[in-house]
Amino acid sequence: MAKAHNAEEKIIAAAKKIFLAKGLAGARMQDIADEAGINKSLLHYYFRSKDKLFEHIFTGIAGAFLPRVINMLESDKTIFEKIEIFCQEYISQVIQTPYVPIFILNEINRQPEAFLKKMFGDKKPPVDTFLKQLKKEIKEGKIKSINPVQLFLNIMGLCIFPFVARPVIELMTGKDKIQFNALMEERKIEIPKMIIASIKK
Amino acid sequence: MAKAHNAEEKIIAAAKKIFLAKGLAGARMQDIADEAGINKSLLHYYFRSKDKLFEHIFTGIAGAFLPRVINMLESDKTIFEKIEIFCQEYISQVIQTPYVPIFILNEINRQPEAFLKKMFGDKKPPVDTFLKQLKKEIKEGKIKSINPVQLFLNIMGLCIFPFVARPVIELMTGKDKIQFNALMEERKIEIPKMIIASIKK
DNA sequence: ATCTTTGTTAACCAAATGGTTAAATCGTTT
DNA sequence: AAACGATTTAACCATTTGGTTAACAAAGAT
Repeated sequence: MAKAHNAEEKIIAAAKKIFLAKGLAGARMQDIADEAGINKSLLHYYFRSKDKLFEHIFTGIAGAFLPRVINMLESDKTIFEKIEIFCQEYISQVIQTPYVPIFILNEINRQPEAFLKKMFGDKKPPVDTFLKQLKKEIKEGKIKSINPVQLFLNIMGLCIFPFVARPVIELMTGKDKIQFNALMEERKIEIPKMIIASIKK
Repeated sequence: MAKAHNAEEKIIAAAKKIFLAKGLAGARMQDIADEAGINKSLLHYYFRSKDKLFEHIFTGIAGAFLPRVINMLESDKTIFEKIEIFCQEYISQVIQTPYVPIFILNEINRQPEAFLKKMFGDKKPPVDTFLKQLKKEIKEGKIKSINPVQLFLNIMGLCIFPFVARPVIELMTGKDKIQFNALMEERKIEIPKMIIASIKK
């Protein structure tokens, strides 16, 4: 968020803003150049094409999310702790970058395979530790038998959805940005509670 | 889904398909004409511009969802029944039109005010009955005190999210369309269970 | 049969758009 | 200060794109 000074940084900041707001197809190279306050040719000087520029921006945005999540999943915390920390970390992050989720979801829908390759290379996402942990606790009777995919969908859905629906939520409830964020702060606590209650035995 | 015969129907079916797949900015009038097997000029003959055509398609898609939801909310069922029925109806619907949610969410993010106007005209969405019902049951001590907005976000998030993330879910879990739908069938039961458990006293 | 309205198409157009080129400017090295 | 590489810009280009026009065909109406 620091102000950009050299051209490349200015371009990246501008492209991020425009791509997040309008998506790949909706963004115009001229918009990005204007936003950056530089000549359109300079875009092509630093990044050869619109696709390359988008690629760069996307990688930056998507890459910022992953490491924290993965570290968390692979840590030696309990399942319950992991769920709590995940929701808190994730929502904290997204409050500061509320346009990111819909941006990512669009890319997921546009090019699912390419998306996965960009995110994880060729290896599977590193959820093995978490899955084993789940199975173990189920066997030990600590938590209910649950399909991990369903659990994953529940956590992600509860965390992400409000942000992709945010504009109407704000309009429908008459709540402004600050109040919306307060709602999300509540959710940092309530979502883990709800999830854990649903799997605890 | 019935095969279109006259030109207008063919156009609408084609436009629906292309807009759902590529969004407003990503769709090309030529794509739609090709998909419909007609000349591009005919698009402009029946619908004057791309925006008008999109508007028409969007209204059709969004409008198909609302009435069922509203009828349900305003019915004389109990809160618990309403939640159960809503999730079942909604997921059943979306299984058959899996691209609709991301399509709608994009429009929400593109033009929030216009979206609301299209959906509800100038009046507020008719959730009064449901809200009163909620307050009453809270007062009577039947359910926990809960912010209705949070409840709404929980229900919608759990129902909708899997569909907007569907492509990666299918890839990551190696599940095909059929298996994905089976997962969603499970959710018709599990989501209401979870929601109700979270508010029941 | 012919006139008229409606539906359909090919050809065309202007603006927008991603991208290129060549000249100019700036900073650094010699 | 001359030379050189890196950066920046204005002008340009080719293609794409939404949209128009005018001719043409189909189908009723008289």
